[in-house]
Amino acid sequence: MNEKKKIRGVSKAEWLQAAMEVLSQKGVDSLSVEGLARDLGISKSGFYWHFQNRQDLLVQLLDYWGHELTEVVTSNQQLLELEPRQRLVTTAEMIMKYDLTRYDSAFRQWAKRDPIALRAIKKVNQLRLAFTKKAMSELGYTGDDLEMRAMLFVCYHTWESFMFAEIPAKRRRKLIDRRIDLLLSEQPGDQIKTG
Amino acid sequence: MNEKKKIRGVSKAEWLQAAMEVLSQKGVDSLSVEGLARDLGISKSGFYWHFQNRQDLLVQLLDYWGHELTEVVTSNQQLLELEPRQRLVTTAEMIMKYDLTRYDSAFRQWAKRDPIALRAIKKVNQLRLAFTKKAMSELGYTGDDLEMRAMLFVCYHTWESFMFAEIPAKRRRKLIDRRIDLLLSEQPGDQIKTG
DNA sequence: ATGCAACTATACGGCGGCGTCTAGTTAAAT
DNA sequence: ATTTAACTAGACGCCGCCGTATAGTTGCAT
Repeated sequence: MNEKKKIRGVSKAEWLQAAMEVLSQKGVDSLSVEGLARDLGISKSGFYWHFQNRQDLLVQLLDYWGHELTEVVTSNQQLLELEPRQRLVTTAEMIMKYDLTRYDSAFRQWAKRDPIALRAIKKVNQLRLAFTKKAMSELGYTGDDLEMRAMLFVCYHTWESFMFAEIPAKRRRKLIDRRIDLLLSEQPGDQIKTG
Repeated sequence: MNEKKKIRGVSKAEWLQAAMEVLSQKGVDSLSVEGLARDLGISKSGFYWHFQNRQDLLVQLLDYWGHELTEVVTSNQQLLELEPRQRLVTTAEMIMKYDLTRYDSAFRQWAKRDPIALRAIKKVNQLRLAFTKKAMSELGYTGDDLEMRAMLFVCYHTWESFMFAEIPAKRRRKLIDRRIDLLLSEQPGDQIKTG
């Protein structure tokens, strides 16, 4: 409540916070140390007290992203206890509600040029795919069919808000159930769905 | 007026070509006039003979993208004559074969900060969605169901190669048919599919 | 042969970001 | 009361990029 506590300086967390904001709104290349300092209304000298350099900041944000915005879902115990179908619906709702993919575009762009970012991206992809495949395999999907459905789910939900930003969240939320129904529908031919 | 007389030096087309290469590999912010000149092995002075400035170049690339890589599909007469299902399969194959989405990531990133790019993106989205919805509506899909399926198709195919670059094209190609089957399957509940 | 279109190199001024350095300030811990 | 941790301002030199300016070069058309 009372923020007189902050008599002294800008903390590391505040630099990270400001950086995340820029990252989600403008992308990596718009993220400059001096720009951040301007946003915070101070000089940049403090930055180098907290971080070795710009890259160091980015790596820390990357860690935060992989951990707080991905594992928080894929390792969420409550979520894992839900029925597979409801689990995927709830995941889709959470992604939307908490805007969990807001850094994806920036980090994936960065990964085009930086192997560190690339490794993190691959890990996140892997976590999301594994999470999705687990739910779907519990419903009986296997092999290529499982793979295809999981890729469709993960890819779509990673990019939806970036891709269709002009479509109101309300409208998009309305389509979630229908989409999961489709993604969990049986194939005409050979698929066996237990349940 | 006549621009086909490329006897000597680096033509406008070569600048555009080099720029497209950088754009698809590294993104907008890595695209510099001096960098391009270095790649071409000449000084940058010729650039300003062909283009007013860097922005001018980007806008021309944007035009090229919307026209050559999107309308070439969405307005392709041969494609439109195919059966709706085959049309979508062929579209997916073309996107993969010609890597038609290789600039998407760069331009969409750029659109975060530039209204000119944003307008172009919206138009491209619109073209792709309309194309997809047309095919799907010919199969009898309507309303929210149509919308949801088209969004899924367009979003997935826009980002697949960027998202799953580590998965070999061969493997991804194998899943196309299966995916279209799913996207064109009936819903358990209320959907009527003609044909 | 001469002019022009289509380029080319080189040089310059300005900007903005990076990372370093010096020299403070202040709250809390001892 | 002194020290220390956690900052802060401001200046510096170094880059890389932008766009402009100046002064060529060369092949084709007349």
